Amino acid sequence: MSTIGKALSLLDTLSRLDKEVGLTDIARLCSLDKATARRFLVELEKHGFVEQDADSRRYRIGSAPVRLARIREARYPFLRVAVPFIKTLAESSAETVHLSEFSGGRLSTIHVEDPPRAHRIIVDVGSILPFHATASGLAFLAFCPPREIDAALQKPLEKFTDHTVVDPELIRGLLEETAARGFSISHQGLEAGVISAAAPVRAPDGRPVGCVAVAAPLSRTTKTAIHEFGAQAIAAANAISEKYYGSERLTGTSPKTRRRD
Amino acid sequence: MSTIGKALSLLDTLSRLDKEVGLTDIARLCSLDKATARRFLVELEKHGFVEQDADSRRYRIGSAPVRLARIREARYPFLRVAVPFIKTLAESSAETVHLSEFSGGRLSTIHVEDPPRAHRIIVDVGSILPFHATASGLAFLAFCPPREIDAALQKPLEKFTDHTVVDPELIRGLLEETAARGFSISHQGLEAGVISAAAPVRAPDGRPVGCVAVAAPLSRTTKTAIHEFGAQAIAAANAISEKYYGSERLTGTSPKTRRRD
DNA sequence: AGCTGAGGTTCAAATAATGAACCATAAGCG
DNA sequence: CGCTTATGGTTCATTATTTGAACCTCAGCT
Repeated sequence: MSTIGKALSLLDTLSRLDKEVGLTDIARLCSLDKATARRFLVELEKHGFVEQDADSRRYRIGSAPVRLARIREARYPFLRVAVPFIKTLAESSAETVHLSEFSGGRLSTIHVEDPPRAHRIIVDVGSILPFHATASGLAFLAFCPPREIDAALQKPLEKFTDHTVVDPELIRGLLEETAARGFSISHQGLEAGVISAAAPVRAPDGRPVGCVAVAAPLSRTTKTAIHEFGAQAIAAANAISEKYYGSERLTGTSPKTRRRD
Repeated sequence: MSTIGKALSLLDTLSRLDKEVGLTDIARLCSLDKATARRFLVELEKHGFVEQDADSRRYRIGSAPVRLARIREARYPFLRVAVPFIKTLAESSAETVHLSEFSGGRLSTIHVEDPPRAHRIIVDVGSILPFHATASGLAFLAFCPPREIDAALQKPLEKFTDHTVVDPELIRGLLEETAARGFSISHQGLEAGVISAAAPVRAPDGRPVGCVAVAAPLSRTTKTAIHEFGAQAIAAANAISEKYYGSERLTGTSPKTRRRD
């Protein structure tokens, strides 16, 4: 792997910890030599991507990404475009609606709207959504090129609940269903007692960039209701995509869909 | 320079352009070979730091920084902490108040509060504040270690208006004044007709991390008023620092102020 | 004192980055 | 149409950077 890749992986690892860590720890977590980790950290620090606490000497994410994110968001205000649709859906469905974005090989939650009622599903912003065990993950994968599906299913698949599907062939079945009807359903895949439906937000080239998902308590959710949520998620996802990518057509399969292969 | 540094500089360069650019352009702007620039871009793209438009093949900032920024902000919500103080100051001073943050070697505007009156100074979020020509820049530099002041003053100093001070020795004088009274004044340094006062927000180790600045039309601002703004900026900056860094002491010069030297 | 584990540094050896030259494609033009 | 000149993208021998075992230093602990 390139040096740049390793340094960015270190940054990624650092970002996934919930506390600041010391040099030795971060080196171990990244399987890097201490000296190497240190050089990376120094270099990343020079550019503001990490910060070292002056007292504890531990490292944390720096402020450079904040600046970059502001610029990116100023030009591509994905959240600002998407949030109103998520809000509307949370109101009309009266369930928790969350939006995820694919970044750095993972699908992570970038916004959550809680419905105006007490008994609801809690989803945290920033949480990572496993591809095989969440509605969002399935919805995302189902619209990916086959090669990426294969790659995702070759990795070890964690069994989060008794209901988590971990057999790659069964998952392929779910993905086909999802592709056919346009939305996915996760029946207690990540947490017991929770059912979700999700639809992908797709870029003009057809590639998914994230997902809209409705999560509801299993106890009060009928089969009809979850299908209705799925249909609403598709509508919201398409609306976001259309608004975000402007007048560019969502042309199913455009001549320039793929870059190389 | 290390490979990582070069790649991050490329990212920085890309972030400073107001439009997407092609491979040849970005290579030229970074003084890199085309092949090298391409490898960097591919590597950065793998990790979501840049994106390539599928049609135009041009590159732009990706979504990874957005994710990192969310994490950083979730743990260190600098803006959320600072904004209320900026708002209060904008109301009490009845002038535009802006907050800047040091990142990647530059001071950039991260928040602006407009006062509730028609005739006011406009400052854009995201704008870069030159060290020698703005109140924020001077306030920041004045509390930096001497080595960084030297470094900043060795670079070419652009003359933005007839009043911009570009003589390094005169600037050193301004910095001493600033350090002595705790806030800086910029008299039409960046734009004609504008006077500003700024104070640094400092980390517990004493290093400035950003600045609070009040910007007013020169025409209605007396010497007394600008000094009053300066004093209020100091108060706001210190309040932000105290709230952001928690109970840690702002100990003037702690034993561990510097990392090496 | 002596031990342990932290952060941080060194320098010969190993490896990855480099860039001139290359190809492919598209647009402009006589 | 063929030529020119852009663009994005790729190759591979050369070269410079990265690497990591061993090292140092400091703080806390026995």
